[in-house]
Amino acid sequence: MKLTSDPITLKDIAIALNLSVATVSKAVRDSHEISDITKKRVNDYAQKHNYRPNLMAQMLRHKNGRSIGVIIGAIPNNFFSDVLSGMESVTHQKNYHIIITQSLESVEREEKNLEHLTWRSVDGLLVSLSSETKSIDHFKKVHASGIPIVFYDRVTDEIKTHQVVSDNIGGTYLGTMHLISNQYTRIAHITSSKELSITSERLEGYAKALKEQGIPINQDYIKYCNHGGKDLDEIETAIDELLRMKQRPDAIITASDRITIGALAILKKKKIVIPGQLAIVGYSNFSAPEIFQPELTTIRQPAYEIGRAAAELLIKLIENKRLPSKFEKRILPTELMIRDSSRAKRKK
Amino acid sequence: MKLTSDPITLKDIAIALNLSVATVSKAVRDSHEISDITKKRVNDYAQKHNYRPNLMAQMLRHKNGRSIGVIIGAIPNNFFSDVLSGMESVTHQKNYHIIITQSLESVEREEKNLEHLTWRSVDGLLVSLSSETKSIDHFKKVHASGIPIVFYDRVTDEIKTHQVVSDNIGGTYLGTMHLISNQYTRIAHITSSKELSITSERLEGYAKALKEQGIPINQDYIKYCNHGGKDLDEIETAIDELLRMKQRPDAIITASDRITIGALAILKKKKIVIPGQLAIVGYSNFSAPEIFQPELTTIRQPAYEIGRAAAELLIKLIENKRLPSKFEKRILPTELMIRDSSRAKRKK
DNA sequence: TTGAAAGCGGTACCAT
DNA sequence: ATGGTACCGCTTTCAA
Repeated sequence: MKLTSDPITLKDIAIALNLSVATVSKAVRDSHEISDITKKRVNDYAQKHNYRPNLMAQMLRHKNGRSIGVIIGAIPNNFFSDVLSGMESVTHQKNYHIIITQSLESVEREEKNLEHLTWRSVDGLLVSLSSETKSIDHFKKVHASGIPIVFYDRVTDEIKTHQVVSDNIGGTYLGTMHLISNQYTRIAHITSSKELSITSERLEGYAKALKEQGIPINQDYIKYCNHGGKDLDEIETAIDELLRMKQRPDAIITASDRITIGALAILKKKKIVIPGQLAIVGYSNFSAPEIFQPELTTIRQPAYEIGRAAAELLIKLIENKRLPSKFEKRILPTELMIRDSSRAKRKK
Repeated sequence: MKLTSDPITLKDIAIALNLSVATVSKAVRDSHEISDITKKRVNDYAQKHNYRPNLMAQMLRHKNGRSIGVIIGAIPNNFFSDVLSGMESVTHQKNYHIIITQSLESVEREEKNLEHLTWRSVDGLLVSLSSETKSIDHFKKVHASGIPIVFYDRVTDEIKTHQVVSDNIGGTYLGTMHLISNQYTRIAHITSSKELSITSERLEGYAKALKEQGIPINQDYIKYCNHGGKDLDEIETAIDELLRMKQRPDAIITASDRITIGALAILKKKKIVIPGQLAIVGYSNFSAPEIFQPELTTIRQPAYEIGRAAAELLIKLIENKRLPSKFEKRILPTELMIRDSSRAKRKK
């Protein structure tokens, strides 16, 4: 009897039962070429001694580590943490695990993370591009080397693969239409960096609504945060510029959790009355936006479901050796939740 | 020249350079027993062909996978996501990676996660107990088998190892004292499940302040959420009971992000005026509590630093074969941020 | 200074 | 139905 509780191996079982390692290996995996009686002996013994196949040995053989690399902006961000939670729920169930890395909106970290993840020989990658990312050559290289990737949230068309996004066009369209129907006409948009897919999509929804309602688009009403609002200054500058305009906007649509919360804090500091002086509609995944001051009208993305869908598609890609004939772009619906911060301007 | 970009191995290098695998292995690791000239040849070749040692093979040999298992309550929780972010920052830098599992406050999941993580043969564990956890035998077993553990946030003394916590006693003490000095005397406390270390510590700070000020402790003012406020009902029940008392409390201290936010939402729904009818001081790690309605007085935990400290201690434990002579209980300071929700009762 | 060989824990092919 | 053996990629004696 051993004192240390070192994990037991196939060899241990083989010796104990006077069998060969090969036989034991097959028995534990319930191979048809092993007699029931032997299987039972082996499995009973394995059970009793708590045998667990050594993952690393298995990985070394098959090159499948059942692990998935994730690149996200930042963990402490309502949207991303919900996405992660969704991913975790499917990987957990399918016996994969996720290795999480944060880009913190920097290309440099994104590249380092990518390198780290490939070194870990992940079986696949779930990627949301950082706001700084312009060229995606580093991803192209990895993808070309045979590692499947699914892009979510901030995606790119330059690599042919699955994508999972929320209906950014629709979300912003609805938000803009809602503001217009509440008599707001000078609607500004504070958004992330120009390069991101989400930025142009959200812009598209915004432009579409304005155009439909015959409101001209004022480029000065559109403000980009090139670092996604990583620091408040970026947002504050945008707001200052908007407030200084002669034709000051009467409403703002903010394009991410961070920007939304940052903008609210800044406007509060500046004692701007919402929605009296300025209405707000913001993308946000905060769990209880009704406790904000004022109650916030939000565009909510199905973050958890995005995480789930992305993970499911990736695992499918990993487990089917044959490439799918067609790649999906899955668009999940956004939801406009109307609250006080965009209340109708004039009582009828 | 190969077409596929399969990773290159030691053997490939050995063949190309007409050396033995053993020599190449030593050369890439800069062993003293290899001549400089050979080292240069090998490393140049390795460099050029982008050689990366196969992690799984290394793991199989050493039993050190440079991976750390984390058990947390839930990723989408401000406190935990900040903790994770801190952990990630140190593991990233030390070339470890974290495997994250969520207990979702269930013992059952906690046990499954633990099993999963040991199967992944993590080198160590960072654990915060679930609110349901009463017995910690499953952790004892794993710890006894030689896997180092560092507990953070919700800790236990039943296993002798490092602990990292915030100053829960001090935080609640300060919060309570603050309320008392603002003329509140009937102070309630809505907290997590009885078994948790954080619960008893927070209670201790609360009791200490009351006692110091000569205010008797009313057990009916203390409400436990056995599932940590996982669903709002739990919190709503607690609040209902408090509001129904003849001697209704005039202030509440809420003991976690979830409970705090839940309580605010419920009180808002019930149209209870804060702090007029009820003052609130809440544990919270939300980034901008000043945009809550009303501005919330918070007790803020150094979540990021807790994550960092826990990860650092664990890695030390992993890398030093010898057990430390003494285990640390590191207590990080909490911070009381006074805002409107606990404004002084009577103007002087 | 270099290399042959054993082994980490499994898997899979081919005999028996 | 069972077992011998080679091998996955790397490390580590031990000889040469």
